[in-house]
Amino acid sequence: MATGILSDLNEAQCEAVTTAADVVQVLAPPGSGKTKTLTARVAYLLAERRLKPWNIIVCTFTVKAANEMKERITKFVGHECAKQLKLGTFHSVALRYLKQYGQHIGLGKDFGIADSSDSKAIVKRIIKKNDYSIDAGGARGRISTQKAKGIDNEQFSRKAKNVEQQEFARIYQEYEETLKASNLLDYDDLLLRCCLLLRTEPACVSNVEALLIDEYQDTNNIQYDLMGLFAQHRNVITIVGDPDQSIYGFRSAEIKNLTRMKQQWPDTLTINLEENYRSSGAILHAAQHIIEQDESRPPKKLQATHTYGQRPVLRKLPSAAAEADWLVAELKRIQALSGDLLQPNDFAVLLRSAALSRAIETALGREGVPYRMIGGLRFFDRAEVKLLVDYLRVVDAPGNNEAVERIINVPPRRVGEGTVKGLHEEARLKGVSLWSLVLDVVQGRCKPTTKVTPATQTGLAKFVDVILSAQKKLASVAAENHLKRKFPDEYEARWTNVEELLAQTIEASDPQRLIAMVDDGALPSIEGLERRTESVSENALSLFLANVTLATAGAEKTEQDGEKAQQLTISTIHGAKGLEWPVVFIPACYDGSIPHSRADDNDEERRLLYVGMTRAQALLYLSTPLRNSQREEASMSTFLAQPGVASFFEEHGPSIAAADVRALAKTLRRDCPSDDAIAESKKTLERDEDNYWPLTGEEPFEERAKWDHSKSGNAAWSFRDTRPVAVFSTATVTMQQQQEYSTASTKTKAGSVSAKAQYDEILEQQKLEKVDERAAQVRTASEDKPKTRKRQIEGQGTIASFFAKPPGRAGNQSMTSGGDSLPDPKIESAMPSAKRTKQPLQKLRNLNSAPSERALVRALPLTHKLPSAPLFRPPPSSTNMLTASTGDAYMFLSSSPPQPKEEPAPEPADEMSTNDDVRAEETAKVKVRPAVTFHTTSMQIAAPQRKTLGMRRSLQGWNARGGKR
DNA sequence: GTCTACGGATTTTTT
DNA sequence: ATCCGTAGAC
Repeated sequence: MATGILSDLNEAQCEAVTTAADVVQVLAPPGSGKTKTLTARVAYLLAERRLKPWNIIVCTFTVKAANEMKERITKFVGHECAKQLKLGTFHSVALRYLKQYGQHIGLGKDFGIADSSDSKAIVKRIIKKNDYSIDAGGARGRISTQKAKGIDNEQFSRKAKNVEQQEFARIYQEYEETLKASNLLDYDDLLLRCCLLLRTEPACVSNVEALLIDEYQDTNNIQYDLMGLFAQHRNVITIVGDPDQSIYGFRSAEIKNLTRMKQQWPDTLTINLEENYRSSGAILHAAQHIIEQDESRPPKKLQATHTYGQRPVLRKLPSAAAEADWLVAELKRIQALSGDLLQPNDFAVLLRSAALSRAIETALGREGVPYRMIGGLRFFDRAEVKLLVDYLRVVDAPGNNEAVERIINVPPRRVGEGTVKGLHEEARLKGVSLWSLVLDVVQGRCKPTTKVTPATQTGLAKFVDVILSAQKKLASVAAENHLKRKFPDEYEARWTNVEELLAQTIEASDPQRLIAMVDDGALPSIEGLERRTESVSENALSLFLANVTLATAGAEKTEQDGEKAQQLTISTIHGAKGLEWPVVFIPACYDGSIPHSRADDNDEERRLLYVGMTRAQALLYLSTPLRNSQREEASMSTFLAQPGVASFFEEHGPSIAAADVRALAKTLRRDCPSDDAIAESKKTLERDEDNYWPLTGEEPFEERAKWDHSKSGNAAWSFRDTRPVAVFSTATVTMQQQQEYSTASTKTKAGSVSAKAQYDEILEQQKLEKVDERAAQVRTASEDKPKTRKRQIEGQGTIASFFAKPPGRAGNQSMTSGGDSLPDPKIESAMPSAKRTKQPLQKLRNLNSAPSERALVRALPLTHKLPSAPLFRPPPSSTNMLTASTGDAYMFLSSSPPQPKEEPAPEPADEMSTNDDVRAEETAKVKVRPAVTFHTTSMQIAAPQRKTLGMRRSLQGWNARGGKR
């Protein structure tokens, strides 16, 4: 029943799914249903072509994408079938082959994987030891680049010309030697060795009937080779990609691989998807305009399917802190004006670099907006988890020098840097591992040339002791004690993570579970080809660790009852690829940030901005502070400062009327809240227009007045930066951490039953129905491209109609909130600057959708020290907490509580000051539960649930929100 | 003197 | 989370 698979697809998508062509390129711009098409094709190949799942390889680029792909395919064909697919990132698929067939290229089965911190540590040590002058990070990057090009250290050193290159060649060589000595493969090696394996032993992939690749534009040369090798027997390949979204050039991605593929397989069928199902016309127009600044880019069609909607916003703010304040204010304003149609889950803040999140996090923390950070820190990078994993690694394979080095002094054992470096060097010279040298020293078999003080000696002995006993017990008691001491405040939270990991480890050592795991990853046996048979119990830990290293899925916070907690997402733009949100903010759009000052390809930076912009469904905000975080002058990103760009944007956030909410609801395919509900939530707002900050990017009047009086420019700045930022930084960091520790817990119940039924149905129908897919017309859409370089995007109609739309927008500012380039002094003086200067602390609170009774109760026993604890009011007794009747109502404590207002748009002066007073009073009364506590609570709640981590999580975590349709 | 521990500022993007 | 500078312990 092709209908089940095809029912939801447009013509081009259908063709891509059903085509009989062997090699297919699907070029799919943002929001055109790329993933949907690819998953449907997989389902189609299974159902219609009767391919066996275990003979299909699906490669994605990120873990996240792999998870999502798997989830979606599962919906089509059921869990049983989906799990047999060879689906994963290039790296994880390569790993499977190496684990299984590595012996054919002389690879032992007990190799470990060097993650980026391992690699970095190795390079750094080499540089330090030899006193080289090359920057460690740069050298590591270069090694990776060379490897991605397939140039090994010998080839490189042969053609190394100048001194600098020779120096690098030696680093490269020594790096390789170190990896070998520790029996480690780095990320690039996984791919390289897999290529080698498949070349020397093509039989490994003789079963492969089809290969599908997502985000193809991100493949590098090695991955390209791997593609050919995976598919070498049948040459059935489907790739999906978009050159405009190529943002991994820094990792040696080659857009050229698209044309290269066409050359290698001349019969390649190219299908262009052209309809965008995600964004409003206005957003598409703007994004398209930006991407078309790249003259070298071939023009492309992109058709909007939604209404024109609200034009995106391009805003200037005086500073990063002001930008963050404005952003949060807009978030709250939009949420309220939409009658809570939009919830925190619907908002995302996308950043060029993770470091830019500081100011945003501070503001969110202050205003009590819950958030999660993705792309920045990953679960297995968190200190406590990493520590444990390193212990386990050492227990598992003490030859891993990097891991030994990291934990040897982790509960401080008076074994410092100097000693470790000395011992390591000594071990290297002797040709033994660091661990065995230490072992010899401790057990008196060898006297080190490195100076070891008595204290250090005992420290080493303790360490050896721990590992030896742990090797027997496979548990890490020392780590627990250390955590207790080092993080007394967050001990509980951290330990819960550790427990989770341990539980997972134990689970992993459970034979049944393990068999399932090995089974999952196992490749089908091929006649006449030897593959490693795993002694299950033997490999429990190492298998687990290999999976851990590659599994970097982010955790999604989950509420007690299984519903997703409402939280805003902060992500890097890179981390946001493939995702979408109703409302997207992209702050810090200034030169130096985007395009980044260290980037060497501005076109890629532009594409990055394009990717960010096209994540938005309904509302898009770009903004820039006029001063960056170092308070240097910053100017608008060149991409946005080009002539003509401004006409695609508003200068301030949209006024949202009831009609707009309805349009919004339609775009998002949601039910529209009633007018009453909208009116009600609107009352919570202090101001319903984006008119506090001047459009010019200057400080609001009130703030400027302050500077004028406080003379020196410096004092003026410190004024702004000391209060909320300094006061809150500790608190918000804690909050952030707490959030990061929250663990995703519930495993997807994704009705494997019904999905299975669905699969069966597909098979059933397929017998009944005789579909002749040959009839599907083969149409190369690429042929009909227009030759003009004009804008192709046609939102609702043409460019002309677009320009006709809101009259006079381009030139003159005559919008709702009128000429507020300079704020009306009357308004501003009534405007509470007090809002931020007075009682800032009361504002730190967690508004995470009104905590349930249970949540609060559970929060109580916890004893986390709050950095600013004394300043908080005692916990609530009878709460005035705006305990919004509507369970998930969002609270705006910084604005006035609902109160009767006659006018929808209140005349400022009087009413404002009244509100102000009331609010201040209210604020003082409101009993506040600090953010920290609740987040911890959610963590505690999460813990007892089913433990799901590592492998398991890696396969199905990240139920990427935004049910991209 | 040497080495370790701790506090304070700063950070491109990722397998 | 990483890098650097300083204070304190051997």
